Amino acid sequence: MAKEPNTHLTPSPVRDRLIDAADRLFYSEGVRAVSVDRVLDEAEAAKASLYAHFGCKDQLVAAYVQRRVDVCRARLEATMADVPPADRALHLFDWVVEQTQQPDFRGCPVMHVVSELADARHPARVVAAEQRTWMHRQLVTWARAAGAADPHRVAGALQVLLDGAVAAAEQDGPQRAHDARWLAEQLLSQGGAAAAGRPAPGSGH
Amino acid sequence: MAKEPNTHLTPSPVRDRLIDAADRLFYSEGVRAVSVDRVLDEAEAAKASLYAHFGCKDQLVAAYVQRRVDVCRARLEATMADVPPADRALHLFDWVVEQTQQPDFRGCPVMHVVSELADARHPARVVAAEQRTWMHRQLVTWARAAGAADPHRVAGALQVLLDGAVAAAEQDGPQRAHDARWLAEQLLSQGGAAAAGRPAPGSGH
DNA sequence: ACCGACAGACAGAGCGTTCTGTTTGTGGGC
DNA sequence: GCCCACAAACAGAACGCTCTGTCTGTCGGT
Repeated sequence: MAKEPNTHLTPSPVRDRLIDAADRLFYSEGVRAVSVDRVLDEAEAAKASLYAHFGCKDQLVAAYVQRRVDVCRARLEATMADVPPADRALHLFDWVVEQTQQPDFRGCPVMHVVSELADARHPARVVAAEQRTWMHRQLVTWARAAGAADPHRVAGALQVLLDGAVAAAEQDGPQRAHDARWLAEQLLSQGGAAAAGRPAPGSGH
Repeated sequence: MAKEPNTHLTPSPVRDRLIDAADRLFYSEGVRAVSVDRVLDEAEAAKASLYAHFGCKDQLVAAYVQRRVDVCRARLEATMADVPPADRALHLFDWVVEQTQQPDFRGCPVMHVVSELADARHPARVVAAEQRTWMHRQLVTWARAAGAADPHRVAGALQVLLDGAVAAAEQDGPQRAHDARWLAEQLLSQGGAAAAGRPAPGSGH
């Protein structure tokens, strides 16, 4: 038989199928544009299964965002593992460039969900807000490790660059992500020194 | 979709009322979340009037985006009138800071529409694409006037900063717009000089 | 009389959700 | 092995509601 021990603790395969299908459809067409019937069709699952596992569509959307967030963090951790802490802030933008070059890149799923769901109390938006907080903490840490004079200000600027890189690359192509990386490099090479009104040491010529 | 709107007649007040109502509701709740019935209720107009003027909801959405674009350009021209060309790129971010501080600021309506409507051929997205092209041309012009060594690259970076400022300020507050302005100031004060002598990432794109 | 706006009923489709059954696989007594 | 209970996924009808878009008829101003 070679059957895996499917105890009552491990998630059922149908749940994964549903999230997989939801991920594909929601990301490529939007969460409001895709009906539960289409998700069921794509997942080859029964309606009762969806409602048994998620309760309602909103929770399915939240699960979709949660999985995107989890995958994003895992990939980030993987790509940062061999990078010295001081270089991680800049390396983030190398990673973003890479992401925007994927053929199925269509912008930031979290941002799209925020745009589509105006109510900030929606379960999917709660997940999105947590992800944003997490990312900002990462940026502060990396900015400090890179020697930024004012890590919080630099992290704020990096956040702007990150959001802008993904949003602009969605419209104009991966070149915008390169532009963002280039500017991030300038920002980090000076340690954000220009903020205090003093020119970066040794920058004169 | 794609019906012919009423063109050869003088604009009726009911048309303005409809766009006004659509503007308020679409911007604050999203175009897919608001039904035509709610627009009619808000506008105190009849359904027949809406379909006589716009043909279908998609065209109403396009008209909403078009009006946002027109107002945006008019305000930009007004605020730039007294600013020397060399200072306009940076002044853009002063203006963005101001916009993000408005109590009803809720992000970029054009970006929201792009997020909500996955089909790039949607009439509203055509308007959005035109606006994006126009804005990029402005950025190139202003970057050149500011003395940028590579106006196209600097304009690309400014585009990223602009998109990022609005998107990040929507989530985190106007501080992100300040962060963007600060970084834009650094970028422009150096004329994008840091690019010289350094192999630009992705320059072969 | 005509034109534009009005109010509102209407059709047809689609939506999220609940419900009723049926099928399938698993595992424990006998 | 065999039977039965049980859980879970299956198929799909049905419900109540909302959606876009059409259509009918009325009213007021020119």
